[in-house]
Amino acid sequence: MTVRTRFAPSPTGFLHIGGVRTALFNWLFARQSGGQFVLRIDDTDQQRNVQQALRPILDGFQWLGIDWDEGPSLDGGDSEGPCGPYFQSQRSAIYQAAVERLLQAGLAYRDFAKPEEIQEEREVAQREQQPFVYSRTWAAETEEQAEEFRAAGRTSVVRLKMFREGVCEFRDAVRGEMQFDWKQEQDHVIQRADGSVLYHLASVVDDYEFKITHVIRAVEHLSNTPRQIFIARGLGYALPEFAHLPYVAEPGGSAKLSKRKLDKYLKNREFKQLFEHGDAVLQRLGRERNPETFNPVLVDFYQEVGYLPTAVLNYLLLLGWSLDDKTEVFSREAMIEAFSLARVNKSPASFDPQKLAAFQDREMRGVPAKQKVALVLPYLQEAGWVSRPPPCSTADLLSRVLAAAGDRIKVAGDILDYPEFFVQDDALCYDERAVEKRLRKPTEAARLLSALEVQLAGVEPFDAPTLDKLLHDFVAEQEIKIGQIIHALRVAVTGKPVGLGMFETLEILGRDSCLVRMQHALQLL
RNA sequence: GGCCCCGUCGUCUAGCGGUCUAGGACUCCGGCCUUUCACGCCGGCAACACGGGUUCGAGUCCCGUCGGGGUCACCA
Repeated sequence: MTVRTRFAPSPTGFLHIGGVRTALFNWLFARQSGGQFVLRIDDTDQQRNVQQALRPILDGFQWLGIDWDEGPSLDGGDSEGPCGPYFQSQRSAIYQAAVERLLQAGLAYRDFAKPEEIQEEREVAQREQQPFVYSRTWAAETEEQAEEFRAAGRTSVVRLKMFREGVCEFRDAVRGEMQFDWKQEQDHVIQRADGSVLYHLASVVDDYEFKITHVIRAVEHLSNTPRQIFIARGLGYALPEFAHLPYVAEPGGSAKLSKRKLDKYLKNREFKQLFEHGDAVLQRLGRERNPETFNPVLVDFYQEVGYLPTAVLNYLLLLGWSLDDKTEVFSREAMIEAFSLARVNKSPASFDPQKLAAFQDREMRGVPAKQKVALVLPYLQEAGWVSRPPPCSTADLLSRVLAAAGDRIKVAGDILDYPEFFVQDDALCYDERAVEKRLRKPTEAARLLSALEVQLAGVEPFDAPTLDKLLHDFVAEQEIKIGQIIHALRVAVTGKPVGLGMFETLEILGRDSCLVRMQHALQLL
């Protein structure tokens, strides 16, 4: 039997980081055993814009390299695969048949209660501190009864006729043997009066129809499992294996990570740093921040500011799973090879922005120079610092800047921290505080800069080693400390107090730019 | 509140009765390197929630307490 797993996003427009982790585990498990990973769209409750709401989710998966064998097409349109359609909204006939069978088997009944009647019973139970058990007062046992209710103007939903004694036992690949009392289960509604069907029914039917062998999902579904087993058994289905993953917890806390609590997380120092780093990239781009999606709880965030998908994946992999006591770097292939459900943790893991950053750092260091150029280019273009298509000089300039930058570029968008290499000399911005501190305040700065300028004009070749030597000779000659000239020089040619290595910077800018900029800086004084 | 789950450094984790005076990683704190920044290098702080058992021996097994969380829809 070939392994088949699934991820069933509901088209909300958001791809939650916890959801990605669930999808990742499903994907890994399928890939590892040469099975299939299916994407099914849970849109039983959605009405409009499914395609549009699906787009960011599919985009996210594509960006991360989590590919699906069956499911909607890349643009969120019609589904592809032998078990389709993969949109639940298009599968009503199949669900209807399942509901009929449950009804016929006496495992479900038509209930003609009004919502407020149910509500009342529920409140009574609550007041008496008892679990709510529906009286089945309005349950139609026969067609005659149903007619009576209908004649009285009532409409019906279909409810499961749950067992009221005994236990439901099943094995969970992460948690071991599970037991739930049937009597805790309510007579869940599986079909509404309008004929639309509810999640649990659809989910169980589809898992069967899609031949899903392993249901790997968030632990929130653990307590839903008995009712799903009830449905599956009632329909004569063989049960899939279950694996309930712990949820991803909020930074520094133990509650479930939620995209709606951004304001709260922003009070966490590390999380705030993560957010502001991304925000800085956006500001440099001049791009409007979409408050709905620009949120580190959603993958859009990482894609937008230039994280590496492999870093995000590797970090997520280790959130609730580990191979051993030391291995933590996994390539895509290595994670597929190493993953196992048995080593998934039972307890929730909290989202740690700093650890994510560490993975991103490490991953970024491993990116080959050429690829890094490609990573960074779109940001420069969007900022308007490089034209489209890029002039042929760009690749060379970029690889030199990138080489000099080393690991200062943490995410692709960080390239925007170095406008000095991309703007025209006369368009360079000077940091006012830096000018004050390094040029105006030290009385000798202007004199030293002028003297150095003369030497720079004549030095050959204009490259980092030569400039390094020149500057050190200059320092000896002037009997100053190197700090007295180098900071002033940096501000003069880059406009900023911090930057890449001084000599590499000079070399990349080239003699002409350096001299023009020094001139300009001297005029500021 | 009912039911269920979880509980090792701040965080992610290793640990499946003795090799644990508890290991690794991130963070943090010192120091080195250094023209800034970012790296790098060296060193350091830091945990078995608590209480009872079982056992020659418990982080590891059992029970209880406490703590945290999930779930209780005509949402998914």
